Amino acid sequence: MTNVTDNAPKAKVKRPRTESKEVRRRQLIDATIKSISKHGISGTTMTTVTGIAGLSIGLVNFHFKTKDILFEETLRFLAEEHRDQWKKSYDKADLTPEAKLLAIVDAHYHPKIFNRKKLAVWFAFYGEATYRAKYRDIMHEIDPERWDLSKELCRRIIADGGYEYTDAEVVADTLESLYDGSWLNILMYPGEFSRDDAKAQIRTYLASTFPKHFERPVISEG
Amino acid sequence: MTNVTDNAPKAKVKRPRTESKEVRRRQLIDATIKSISKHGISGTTMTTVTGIAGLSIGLVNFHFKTKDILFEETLRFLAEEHRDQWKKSYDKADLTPEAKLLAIVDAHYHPKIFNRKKLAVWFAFYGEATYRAKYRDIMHEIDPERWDLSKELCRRIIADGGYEYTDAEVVADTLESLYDGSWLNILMYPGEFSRDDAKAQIRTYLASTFPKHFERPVISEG
Amino acid sequence: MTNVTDNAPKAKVKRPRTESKEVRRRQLIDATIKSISKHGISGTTMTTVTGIAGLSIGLVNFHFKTKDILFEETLRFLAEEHRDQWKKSYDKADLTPEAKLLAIVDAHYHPKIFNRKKLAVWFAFYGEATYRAKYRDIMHEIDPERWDLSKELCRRIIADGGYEYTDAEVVADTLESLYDGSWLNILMYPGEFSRDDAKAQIRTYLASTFPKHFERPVISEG
Amino acid sequence: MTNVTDNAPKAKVKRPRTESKEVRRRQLIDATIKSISKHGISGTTMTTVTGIAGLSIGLVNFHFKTKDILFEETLRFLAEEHRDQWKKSYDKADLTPEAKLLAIVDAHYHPKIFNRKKLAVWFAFYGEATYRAKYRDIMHEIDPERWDLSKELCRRIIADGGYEYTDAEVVADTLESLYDGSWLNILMYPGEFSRDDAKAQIRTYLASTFPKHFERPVISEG
DNA sequence: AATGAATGAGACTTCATTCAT
DNA sequence: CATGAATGAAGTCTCATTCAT
Repeated sequence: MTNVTDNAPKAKVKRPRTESKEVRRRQLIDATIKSISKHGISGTTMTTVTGIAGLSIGLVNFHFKTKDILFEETLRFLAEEHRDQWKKSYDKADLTPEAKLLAIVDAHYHPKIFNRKKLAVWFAFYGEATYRAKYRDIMHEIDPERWDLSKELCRRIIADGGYEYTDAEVVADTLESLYDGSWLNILMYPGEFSRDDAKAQIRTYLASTFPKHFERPVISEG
Repeated sequence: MTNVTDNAPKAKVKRPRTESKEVRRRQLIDATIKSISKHGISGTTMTTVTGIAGLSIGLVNFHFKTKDILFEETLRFLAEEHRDQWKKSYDKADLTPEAKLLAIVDAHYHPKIFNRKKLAVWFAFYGEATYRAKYRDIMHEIDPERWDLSKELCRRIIADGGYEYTDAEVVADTLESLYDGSWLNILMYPGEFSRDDAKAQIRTYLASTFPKHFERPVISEG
Repeated sequence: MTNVTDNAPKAKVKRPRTESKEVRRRQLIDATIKSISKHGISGTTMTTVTGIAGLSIGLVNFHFKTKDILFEETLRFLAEEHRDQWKKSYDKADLTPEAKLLAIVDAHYHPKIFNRKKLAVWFAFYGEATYRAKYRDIMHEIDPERWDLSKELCRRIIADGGYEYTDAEVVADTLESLYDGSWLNILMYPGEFSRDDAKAQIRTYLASTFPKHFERPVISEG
Repeated sequence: MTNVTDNAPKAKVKRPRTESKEVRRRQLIDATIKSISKHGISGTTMTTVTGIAGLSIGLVNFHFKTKDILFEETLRFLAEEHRDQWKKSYDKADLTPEAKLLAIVDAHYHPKIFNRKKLAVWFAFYGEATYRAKYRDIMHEIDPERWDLSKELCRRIIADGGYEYTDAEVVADTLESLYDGSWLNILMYPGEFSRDDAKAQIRTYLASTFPKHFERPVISEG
């Protein structure tokens, strides 16, 4: 009789267990994001992470072999989330290059990507010399195309609008700088600089660069 | 005659000692910058710093009470260096607002300020949640005026050029974003993005925003 | 039958763990007592304590958050042990006030309480300015009644014996002084002053103060 | 001329310098007493001592070779001060043994000896295992006779009064215990137990032990 | 005599990782 | 799968002592 009872759960449990593997990993990555955003990388320990996740310390070693791997997987998660976001926006956008470009731009400011908690994590990794190489590797692996795609879209817009003195590469690079710079400003001066300010900033830049394709936004009085 | 000066022993003995105190502090701050740029904040220990400085561990606690204070003083040093740089450029510049603005812009890319070693330190502090508040405090204390000054210069350029649809605050904010974003790109992609690329980026932006005041730079083939 | 009991695994597994936690704490407190009695408070380090306990250094911080807390818990342990001792003696004693008082007196000289190792710890805490306040707090918390009880017993003995010129408070205070003073003498002059000398001292004092209630002890030739 | 000026002070200074040697030593010992009474032995560092004395760290190494020697000399100073005190009182007292004994007793409670600052230092040394041996050595060297003298005086009082059941050694030992015990109570419970309480305690003890020689003190209502 | 910057051993504490249960 | 006690390396900081001035 005991055998019957013992076997029943095992059979049942098997699926949930494998499923829970992903759930647990995700739970720990979420906790890592929360911890890094709150305590920084230096202040994030296995204890802060497992404390937030409500799990035991031993478990993190089971799902991620080491702390370094946990951090790496966290970075990878964010990178994948970002890529999924811009790809989805890109696919849904109209077929014009300007619509496609704007889809990529706006994906950077989607609330799922662009919130203080996650920005804090991105910049934590940027700031740590040891993680910068890892960051580049992961980006290269997960999202090698976004930058090239932006450049290509700019090229087509330039051709279409006859902006003869405008260099597609410079515009694409400037957009990248603006993403990161505005992210940083949001992170550093939360009350003073908002998501909408950032979006207006980019649109204003696009309007003055490609006046035939983008409209100058109306600046609300701060 | 030199003997006469040498015979004032008090002045001689006293100077070297106080001087050496400042020399030591500076030596330790330099070592801290080197260490953070190489190992990150997490990887920077009293041992890495004193190792680089060629001094004993105990000395840090003698000149700076704690590691936190050493870090704070390092940040303060960089902030002061930056402020001194743009102020000097600003004073030397022509009187036109566009010359003054360009002086401020270019100070951000001066080799003394804008090199991988120091950028690494700036972003290390940006990245650590615990230091962000400290960063704001120090900036507020040391360099409270630069941003406002930029805004004011933009305002005068706008008035002068009749750029009626252009908002001075947006331009000033965009410049800030571009500084930080281009800094980050230099830091992350050293071979691919150079100081000159960054300066061209900013100049291109200014030229398309204030076409009557700034010239579009000639982009060299990368 | 034992098997039946053994088959309740939860009870078995759970107990040992929590139990082991208490066992470890006690083990570390014992080692602290040994270390303080041998090396003093200044000479007691996490290394001496864990060395004596045969445990790793990190474990102290696991069971007691800091060294200060370890010391505080050690003091608390001694205070509780002393209280338990005199309460047990007091309860077992005859109902007469003189028997009760003698029970309290003798509890001070019980081998479990009154041995060089533990005396050394008491005096270590007395001697450190930083611990004196902590000592008072702990005593107030754990053993607030002994002194008052002694005073009350003296009062009843005085009333019973008609010792009209004798002040209960002075006697109780004198007893306290004699406990501590004799403790100190034992500690300082181990070969010359023994537990029996101390007990004889107190009994002689009681006999000359309350001659109708206490007998003068026979002094053996030292 | 410079020679004259230079030589004048030297000749003059010579005496003051040797004198100042003792002054400096005393200054440092006083500072040590203050520091130990305030911070305990663990909390007393060369810095706290020289800070209180208003002297430089290097100086303590000049006058006392090491910290241990400074502490030893501090203990020796207190022991000598105590001896000088009771000897002076003893010499000035009447010739009767009871007057002589009371002189020794009261010397223990002289304000110069018996104040919280100095008590704290005595007990600091009692408490530290490492200093107990040193304490015994110093006492043996400086003050070997007080205890024997007390015993002899008790013997003469006993003979004189015919206190046939009273043992001189027990009384002398009890007095020692009472000194130390009352000292400790003053140290631990400053507001509740005073110098006068301690003196009354001892006199009450002497009155009940030697009723023909000592008068019972009048206890004031606390 | 006197100063105080410099040294470095050693203290406390933290924390990633392991492993018995 | 999961727990959490245990380990010990490594970090920060303190402080007695030295020594050039």
